Parts: sequence; C-alpha cells; structure tokens
Amino acid sequence: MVILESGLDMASQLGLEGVSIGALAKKTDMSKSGLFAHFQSKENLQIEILDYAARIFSEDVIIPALATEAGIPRIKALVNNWIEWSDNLTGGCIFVTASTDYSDRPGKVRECLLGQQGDWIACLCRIAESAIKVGDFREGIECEQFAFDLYSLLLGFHLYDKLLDDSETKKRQEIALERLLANYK
Amino acid sequence: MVILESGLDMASQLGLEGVSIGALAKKTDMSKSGLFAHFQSKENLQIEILDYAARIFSEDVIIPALATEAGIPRIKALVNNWIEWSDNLTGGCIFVTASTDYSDRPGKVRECLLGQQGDWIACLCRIAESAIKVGDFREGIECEQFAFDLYSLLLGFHLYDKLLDDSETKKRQEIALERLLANYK
DNA sequence: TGACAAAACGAACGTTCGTGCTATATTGTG
DNA sequence: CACAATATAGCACGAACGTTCGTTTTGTCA
Repeated sequence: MVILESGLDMASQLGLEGVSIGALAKKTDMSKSGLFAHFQSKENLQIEILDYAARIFSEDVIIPALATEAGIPRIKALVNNWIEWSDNLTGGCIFVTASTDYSDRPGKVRECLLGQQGDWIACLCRIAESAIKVGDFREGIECEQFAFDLYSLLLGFHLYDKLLDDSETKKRQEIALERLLANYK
Repeated sequence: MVILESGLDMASQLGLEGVSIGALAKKTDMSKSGLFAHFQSKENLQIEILDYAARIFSEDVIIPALATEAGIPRIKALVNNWIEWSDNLTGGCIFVTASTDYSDRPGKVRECLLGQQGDWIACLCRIAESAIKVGDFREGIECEQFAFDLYSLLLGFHLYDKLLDDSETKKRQEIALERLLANYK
C-alpha cells in the first residue's frame, strides 16, 4: 500500500503523532477525505503504519537472519540487517521512535507497540538459544539478559548514528558487539 | 521558573513538539498570551525547557557523581543518579525523548540538543579518564568507546523501564554494568 | 500619591487539526 | 451492458494550533 509506505516514512521523521492526515494526503496526491476513508480514525492509521512496518521489518531483518546459519553468524546478520533497516528509514527505526514517544501515552497504539516489542525481544531470545545449541554461546547463559544487552547496543548505535554524526559509530558498534559475544562464549 | 518546570514535565510525556502553549498555559493557570510573552516563539520555549532540564540534570546527576570518589564508585553513582532522574520525569528522560524526536528535524532545537548530547558524552569520557587515573580502569582503554557502551546501557534500561514494565529490568542493568566495568578493568 | 515599567490579560487572527456527510468516479461481477 | 461495490473527492464542522494586538492589572520608586 502506497499510503502506508509514505506514512511509514513520515512517521520515521516526525513520529507517529506527527503524521497528519492532511500532510499525508498531500504527499500521496489524495484528498484528505479520500485518504481518511481508508482508515476510520487517526489511531487506526497509526496502528496500520506500525503493522506495515512490522511486516517489512520481518521480511527485511528477521527472516534473512533466520536463513543464516545459527549462532554468531546469525546474530551478526541480524545486527547488520537491523542497521540497514534503520538506515533506510529517513528518521531512523520507527519502533525506536515510537517506543520513546509512547512510553507514557496510553491507548491502542501503545498496546500495539508493546506487543511488537515483546515479539522482538522474544526473537532475540530465540536467537540466543539457537546460539547455545550450536555451541557459540555457553550453556546456562540468560537469554533474556542477552536480549537486553543486544537491544541496548542497537539503541546506542541508533542514537549516535542518527543524532550525532560520529564517523566512528560503526566501529564503536562492532567493538561492543564483539565484546558482547565474547562474554557469552 | 514554574512555567519551565511544568513544561519539562509535559515535554517528558508528550515530547518537546507536543508541548502546546495553550495546554501549558492551562496547566500553569495563565493565559496563553501571558505565557507566550515570556518566550517569543514556541521554538524559544522548547529551547528554554531543554536548558532548564540541563540545569537540573547537572545539579541532580552530574555534580553529585563528581562529588563521589573517582573510578567505579563515581560511575555507579552517575548511573544511579541518571536512573533516578529519568524515574522522576513522568515520561522518562527528556534528552532521550528529544534525541529520537529531533534526529531528523532540523532547526535550533536540534542544534541545542546536539550540543547538550556532546557535553554529556564528553562528561562520560572524563569520568572514564578519572577511572584510569585511580586504577579502576586499565591504561590504554578508549574512553569514547566506554561512553558509547555506557550510554547504550542507559538507553536500553530506559526503554525497558518505561515501555515494558519488566520487573527484572533493574537487575538486567546491574548485570550489564558489572560486566561492562569488568571489561575495562 | 502619582508616574512608569513589567507582567498578565482577553480577544481575535489565519491555519491546520481530525472527523463527518454527501456526491461522483472507478472498478469488478453477473 | 447493467449494477453493485469500492474508492475518491468536495465541503463543512468545531476545536486547537502559534501568534499578534491593545488593554488592564500589578509592582516599584520618586
């Protein structure tokens, strides 16, 4: 859907709350009312944008990573796919943006986001588990802790990369990842 | 200033862009025009909120940490002060919120934020340097890398703590911090 | 007490917001 | 070719937005 694609781009720049029906209609060469008819409220539009983003995210980030051999290669693929995903969005990863925006804004959008973030963290856990299975991680590690560590790393990269334009950011991320992996080995 | 205090709270919940003159006036029992006269534009209001936040942040987070003995104790104090600071704000740390909001929104607000984040990272670097001096960190470590690592950790904690309400978040943060410190020892 | 500056006020500006209602195209199916 | 379904458009609404204006209140100092 071309509307959702434009909406996703706009949301990544201005946040989900910053997506206005009028502006999105102008961007997609539609009338406000014509666009509005597709969704029945702004809240629905926001949720559909999130769902659309999750679909793309799954296709571009998660599935290719799962197609890579389990263990450290899969983790590195996931990280690189994630970085590419967030690079492709003008204003950065929409889940990061929305997570900070809706940390204290109750409603359906927040609940949708909460579910998505839960899925994402669960995905990180499963990837850690498969790393144990192939022997890249030692037995007995806490997969939830690894998910926290890895997600933190991505968040740090995201802030450095999007706000500051530190030329060393990629290197910082790689060093941090190597050390993280070594700690779980 | 009571206006800025209210504005800071509102900005932490709704983001700096979500602070509206009318709503802030209502919250502070003032007229829109009376409040507006203090700042001459919304942009100025946003910047003054950020500067006010930086003042409080310095008083509550940085200065007390610098009063703690250098090295690991100082780092732990900084982290704990930071967590308390972000807990005291309804919607979380305003610098985190604003950093994601303004990652792709040019203007004076972004530039102000950029300077503040630069100062913050420089502060983290200095604290790492002092940890080397007292022998808590080994010689030759990259302080900029440590700043990246520690800030990432705080960002991870922030997301987990504000969005998800994982009861184990504090423990996750402590484990990650201990491992981080061990890696630089 | 009177003069003067600072601060707060209410009202209105033009614009945009999200959301309805109604009518006209466009499309797909029999 | 007709008809139903869907999609888009036009128009209007009340509310809120940031901003400007001229006026009134408040506080300070001579």
